[in-house]
Amino acid sequence: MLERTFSIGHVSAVTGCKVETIRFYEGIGLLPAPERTEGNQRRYLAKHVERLRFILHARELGLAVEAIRQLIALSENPLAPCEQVDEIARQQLLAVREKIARLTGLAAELERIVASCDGKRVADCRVIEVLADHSACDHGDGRDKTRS
Amino acid sequence: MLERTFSIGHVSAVTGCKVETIRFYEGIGLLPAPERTEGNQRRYLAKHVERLRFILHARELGLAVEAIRQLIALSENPLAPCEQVDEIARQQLLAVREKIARLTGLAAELERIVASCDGKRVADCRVIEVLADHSACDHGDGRDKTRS
DNA sequence: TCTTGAACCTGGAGTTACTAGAGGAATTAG
DNA sequence: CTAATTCCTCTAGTAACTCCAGGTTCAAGA
Repeated sequence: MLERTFSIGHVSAVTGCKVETIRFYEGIGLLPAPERTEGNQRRYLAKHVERLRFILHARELGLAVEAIRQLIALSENPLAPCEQVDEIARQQLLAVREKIARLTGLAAELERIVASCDGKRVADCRVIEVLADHSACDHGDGRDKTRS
Repeated sequence: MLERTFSIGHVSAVTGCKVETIRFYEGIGLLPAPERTEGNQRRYLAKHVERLRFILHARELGLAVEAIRQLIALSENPLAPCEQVDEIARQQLLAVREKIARLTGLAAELERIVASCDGKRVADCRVIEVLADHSACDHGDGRDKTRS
């Protein structure tokens, strides 16, 4: 018996992932290319939807596409050692914790900056001054790129 | 008397900002174009270094280039009302707090995921399973793009 | 069955904030 | 004066999409 198929628009609707993004994931090899109709339109199976959900969830967790690619490769080889999978998750956890620490520092500084505004005109407003004066704060080494 | 000037390499050294990035900021109009030598090399003044520090600090705080551009425009008009300046800082603070909240949720989920790994092989490892099963977690609306 | 409007196709450009490299000219230290 | 270093411009690449144009296909109603 034939399995039920879904158009790209339907997949988009049930996953919340934009049509373009679905095609994009296919293009970069995260999502396998589905069968096509005679008229060249994509027809997805349930397994594609599963895979897409996996990708979306991993992205939400902040995993890079490269990491997801590795995870997929690993998951397709059930006999491989589990360590690498765990390692990816662990590294991600570390990265997230670092981001939180950094952002917490930034929030504190922004709070100080916002609190310092009491003038009516820019000339009396301390925000710009504080921003110009790096020495007024004391976070990290400054070589950081504030990456997402 | 002539003011002291600095080569782009020197400015890079004292600010920690890459040479290419300095030129980039000039290109997008954040940093005014400095005078040039006869041989076409940039010669910066102290005010340029100040401005660059302002930009770098604001970027560290997570401000978008667009926001910095507005701040600069505002700062060059000292009679303008202060509200807009304050507003930018406030919005940034809100954004940072949101990111922290979101990342905290993600960290919790990643902790669960990492803790769930106890198998020796991928087939027994729960990480992939958990990632595939979105329903296992309960954060936000899912329509978020996990933007930086 | 035909028609129309929505959904689909491909290819390419745009986004943000840089970063890297090629190929060549200027500066500076010795 | 020469060699090493620094500088110049321009182009292209990065991540992870997003959007658009111009053209097809599909599905549902008349």
